[in-house]
Amino acid sequence: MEKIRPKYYITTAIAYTSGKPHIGNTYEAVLADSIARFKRQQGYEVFFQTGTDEHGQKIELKAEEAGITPKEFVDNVSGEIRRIWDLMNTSYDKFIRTTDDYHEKQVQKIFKKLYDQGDIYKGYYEGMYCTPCESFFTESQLVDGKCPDCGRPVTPAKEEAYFFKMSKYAQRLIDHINTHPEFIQPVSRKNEMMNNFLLPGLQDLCVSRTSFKWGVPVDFDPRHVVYVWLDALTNYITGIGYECDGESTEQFRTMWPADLHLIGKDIIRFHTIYWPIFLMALDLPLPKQVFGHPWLLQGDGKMSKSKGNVIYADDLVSLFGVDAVRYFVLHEMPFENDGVITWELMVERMNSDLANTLGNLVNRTISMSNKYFGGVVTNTGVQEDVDDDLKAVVTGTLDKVAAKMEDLRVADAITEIFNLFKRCNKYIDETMPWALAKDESKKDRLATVLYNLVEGISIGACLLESFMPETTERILAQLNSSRRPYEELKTFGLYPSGNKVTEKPEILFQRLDVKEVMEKVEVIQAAQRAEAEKAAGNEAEGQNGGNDQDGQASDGETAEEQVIDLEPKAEITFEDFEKLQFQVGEIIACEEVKKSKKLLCSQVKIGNQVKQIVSGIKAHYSAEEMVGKKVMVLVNLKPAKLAGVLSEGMLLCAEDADGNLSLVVPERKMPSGAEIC
RNA sequence: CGCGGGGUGGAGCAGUCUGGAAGCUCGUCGGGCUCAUAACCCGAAGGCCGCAGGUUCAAAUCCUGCCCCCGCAACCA
Repeated sequence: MEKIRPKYYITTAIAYTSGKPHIGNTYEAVLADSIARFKRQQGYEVFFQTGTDEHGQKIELKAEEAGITPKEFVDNVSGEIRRIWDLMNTSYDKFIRTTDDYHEKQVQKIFKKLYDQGDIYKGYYEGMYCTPCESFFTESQLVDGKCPDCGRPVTPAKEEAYFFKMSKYAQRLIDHINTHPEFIQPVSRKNEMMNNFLLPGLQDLCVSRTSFKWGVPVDFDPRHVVYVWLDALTNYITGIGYECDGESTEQFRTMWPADLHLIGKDIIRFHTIYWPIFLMALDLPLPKQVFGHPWLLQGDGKMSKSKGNVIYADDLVSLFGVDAVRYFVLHEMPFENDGVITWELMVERMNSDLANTLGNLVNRTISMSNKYFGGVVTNTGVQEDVDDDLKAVVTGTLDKVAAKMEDLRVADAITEIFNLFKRCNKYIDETMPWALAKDESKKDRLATVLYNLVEGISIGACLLESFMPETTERILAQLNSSRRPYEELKTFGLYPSGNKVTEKPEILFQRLDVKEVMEKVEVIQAAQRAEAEKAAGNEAEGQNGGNDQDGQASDGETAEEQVIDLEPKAEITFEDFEKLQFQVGEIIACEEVKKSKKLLCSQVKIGNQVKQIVSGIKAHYSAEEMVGKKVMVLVNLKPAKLAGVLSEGMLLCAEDADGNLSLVVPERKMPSGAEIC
């Protein structure tokens, strides 16, 4: 007599394997996990898919830099991502990789099918081509008929490519979005998509590339590889057994369409426009909902490995434990706006919510049970009016949580559960068990009070399961309680009377001292910096490591004058040195480079010639104060363009640990053009 | 004018779509309590809701202009 359980298919975006995911990427997996777990708890047959997106030019390049094959590269990174997902205790049912053979095969078939039915056609990518920049531009992008980047002449050029007829399905998609207001979440994103892309008219999408190899080859035209998005998006159907030209699996037939695609807000366009249109072309139903979640950003300035301030899940877990990290990312994320994470905020949440409110509640309850009744919890039924509100809060929480989850407001759902725990703490103050304990005649009342607490905590613990599964286990174990079916979480009094709680309550969350934590963070960051420097040393022969500067000096602890030690570079010969031509240059004019935040463009007189040199020093020198300075110039550096402006040399600067710059100038008066040797 | 997000008591945020007494968590201060992880409970202080105009009986909320911050892109020769 098994009732048929409704199905629920949820996916995350598959993570791009260009590098180790930071906490912001990890957040998405945890968020999806909490929703998947909650749906399971509600009785749904859940399928939760995540995975990695492994093709593309960027990966090809990264692999080349690392001196390994693209496959070796992605095997490595994909494994790392999976390890972190596992570390975070995400309960995915399937981890797909776009390099999986069944996936690649289906992508090829899908491409062929769409081509055969005329949705994909061969055409030309046409435009004005700037050879040095290797870029196409449209007529409207050109500046005075020349390359907007370097100002050199461009030539008309054509490149063969496949295109998808987006326009054919655009109206259907517009209708679908209008008749399904829940399709794009949060709703504010819906207008963005409509106004920016759909209503102005959809361009046909170029769905193949010939400029690199690392992708799924178009089987009937192997010079082309399938555009990464067509490849990546289809994972949602290939992962559950879609078969393009035959019988799809049973699983596909029951699970598709997906109930929820959980993605970052940056890729909403791909999921709410291109993906639905691909599906229409394949004659498949559209996913029910796409939720573009906000980002989790770091509070202390821009993330940068060379600064050592990138926050990774495994570092967080080693300091706080898995559930504390899950709690933080789930609870601190606003619904629409970006959230912030810093080590300090993490400690604060850990202490106030987890240690104080929850951990301490469990601890004091168990302690009292042991102290007054040897750990035996009995419902003697001596009720008082104060109990009613406690029970109402406890039994009412499930529906509140469910309502929040229905709207994907996970943070608010967690807040509801913690309100339950707060109510329990208040109940202790209202009933004052320690006072009851002094009066032998109140013993039965005392027993009931403790019973109510244990029961309330049990229910609260069960509600936490989707968000902090380990914590649920630990609390229930200490209370000698067990998981309950979903519906029973609305019923007060199911904790078995006469049960015995643990004798020694274990600390669930240890309060942490911010200073101590920050000391450990220092160590983590130092290791990260060292690694970044090592990596930088490997890839670029002459570059030094810590060159990431931006004005934000986060730690103000630089009272002492610091010295700076650099990783020593390889020894060079005098001949090597002689290759460098340094001269004194006089800056005769200087202006800011428009379109850039950091660049100044100087005309530098060196002897009788004038060179144009662009430097990233706007934050430290104004254009006016540059004029007239005599500076040290590396003259024979190969010219390059920066933000589209040609630069024919380099002004030499000294840089301190905070990225402050100082131009190097001759100590005595020297004529323009004087050699520095 | 490259794209996008944001400026609300000390910190982090909600409220802005659908104008109508400025709210939550943390911190601070005062009090209570002592079962507990210096935890818990109660109370208080603290905000011209970035600036300037406009619409309105009424603006954090709608309109216009400006300033500042952040992310992406570009790029730091």
